[in-house]
Amino acid sequence: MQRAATIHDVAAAAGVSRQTVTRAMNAMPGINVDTRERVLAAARELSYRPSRFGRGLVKADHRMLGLVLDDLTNPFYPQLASAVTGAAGRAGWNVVLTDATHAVDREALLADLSRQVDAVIGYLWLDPSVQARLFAGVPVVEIDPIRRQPLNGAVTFDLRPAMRDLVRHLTAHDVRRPLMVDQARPGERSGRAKVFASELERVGLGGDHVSIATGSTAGDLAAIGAALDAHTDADVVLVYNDLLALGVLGALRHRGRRAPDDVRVVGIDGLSIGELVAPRLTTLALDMAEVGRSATELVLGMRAGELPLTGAAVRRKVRHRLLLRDSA
Amino acid sequence: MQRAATIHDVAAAAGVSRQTVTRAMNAMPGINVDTRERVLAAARELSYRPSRFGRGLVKADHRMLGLVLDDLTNPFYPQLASAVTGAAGRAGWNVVLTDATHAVDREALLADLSRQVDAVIGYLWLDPSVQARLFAGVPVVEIDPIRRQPLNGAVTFDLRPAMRDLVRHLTAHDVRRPLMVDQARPGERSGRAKVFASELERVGLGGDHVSIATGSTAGDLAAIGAALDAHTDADVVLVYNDLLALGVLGALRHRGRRAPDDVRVVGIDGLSIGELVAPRLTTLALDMAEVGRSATELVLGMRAGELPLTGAAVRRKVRHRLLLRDSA
DNA sequence: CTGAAAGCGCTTACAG
DNA sequence: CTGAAAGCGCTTACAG
Repeated sequence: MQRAATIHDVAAAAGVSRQTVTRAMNAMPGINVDTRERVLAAARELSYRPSRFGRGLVKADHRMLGLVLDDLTNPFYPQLASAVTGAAGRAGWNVVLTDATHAVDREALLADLSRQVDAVIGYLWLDPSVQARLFAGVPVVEIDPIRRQPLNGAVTFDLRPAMRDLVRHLTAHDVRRPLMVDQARPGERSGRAKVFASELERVGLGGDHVSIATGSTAGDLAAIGAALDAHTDADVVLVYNDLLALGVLGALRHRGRRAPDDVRVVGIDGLSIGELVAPRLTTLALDMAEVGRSATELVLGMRAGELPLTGAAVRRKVRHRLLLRDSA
Repeated sequence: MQRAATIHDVAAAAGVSRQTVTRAMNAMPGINVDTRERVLAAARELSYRPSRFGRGLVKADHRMLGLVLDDLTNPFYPQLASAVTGAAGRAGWNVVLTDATHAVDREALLADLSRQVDAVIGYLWLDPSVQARLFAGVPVVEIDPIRRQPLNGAVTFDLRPAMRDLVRHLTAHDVRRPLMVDQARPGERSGRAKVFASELERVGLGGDHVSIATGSTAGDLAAIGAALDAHTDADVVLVYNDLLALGVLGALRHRGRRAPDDVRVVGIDGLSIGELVAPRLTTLALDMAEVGRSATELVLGMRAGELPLTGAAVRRKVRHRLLLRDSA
């Protein structure tokens, strides 16, 4: 690759000083029209683009946001990405997208990211000590963090009110045998499953629980089928997320059972795709635009020095809400 | 926001020269262990992070890739994003994601992007003259470009072989009345619709055509319903993309008609979500991993000077293929 | 309207 | 093992 033209080359080609090149390139006032044209022509001729490094060194406002997501093939994350890039873009920020799912060395990947950006939003899933080391001095807003006391900023989700509404809705329709199709490590339960269980218990209901070890779509589908076959008495299935819930709807249909008549099906997330299928998916929905907006506001406020980098002032809570469509 | 610590601050705090700070921060050899520890401690204390601008000015290998997509809420684009970030990440590149859908000033957005990155992949949809101006000297690979002679690099899609396979499959099953549910400007037909029509014609079949003006999901669904009601005699529906095809499946089900028995349904794209629904969606599928890999290889080769920035050497073609699942 | 000087924060040779 | 000098490509005052 041949050396890229610098301001010096353009200045020489146009027979002016570098300062004048700056004036022309940045459309600054106080420059002769002819001179400007001559400079711009030279720049065009040389395919000159000002180095972002030279400029960045001397300009103060850097606006590169790192967004760390987990799996772009689950539409949940793109919806978040869309919300964040939208909110960030309106503030003049660019977004570096990092899908950390398949990273061989997640820590190295995020360390590299932390050097490239001025603020970070996303799913970090790091040990606190590692996080502190990698992102020292960097505004960070975690989405749905694992730990109760997040190290930095955080947008947390509050599933309980919507879950309570759901259980109320279900009991009003005489549901007796709930099944949770979960996604968790063997022997464990997700936070979502726990909230469901506790809300069921509150109204005197029990319920079954199976966990899908997500690896491949085919594997998930097989596991979903097995779970449904093992629990044919379930009258409602709450699924860990909307994507798997679509799989449950498909598996039921494949078995000649219909939602909501034979069994009710409820997802979690609120993906817009749930609107497209039939029956339309009832779900505990998150307003992703709100999540993206909140996270962006927080992290930009932290970056601007208007908010601290840590503590209660940089936490926001977003509630799921029960979105009754057709499947339950 | 308080001024961030620089190499100078760390040097002063540790009582060494800036050069020694560089050695410690970059784990370079030839530095006393105690000195290094002292420097790193000072850096930690000051939350020092080396400026990417200072470093970028003096280091040669810049690896920031701009990815321009159109609408992250259609899973097609995230699948592409996932493929590109994966391929780029393996080469040590970071990806700046730009969702240009809702940009007030698309040209300004892309002009800004072109200053932030070292190479560009994506859906530009610019006039050639504008593209030439904005991306002069920047390696660019367009995905599925509109014009036949793309200005720079390009990964084009070839739908025809898969379409021919589809029509063969359909005629083998005695299909007589095809309907294309298209997405195009009023009075026009998409390239996809044209290929379908010409392949139908080749076997002596005609077909109906309706266009969905996509604006909102609700509007699309209403339009799809109206289209199906107006063409109840159709025995196969080819849909512009998988996302809308899911809507067609839902609308059919809503009307008590079943795929593939009552009417066959075929999408285009090959989204993995088509695997989850029932019936699983038959589609003309694109190998997105291949698309992402090809585009990334091209653009990095261009950047490295191994490939020209324009011409036939920087074009790749990716073929759709008929993916027979359950809906047709 | 134009240019010479200084400096942004780093790293790369080069001395010691 | 450590530091003084030079320079990367820009922009910001400041002179003229």
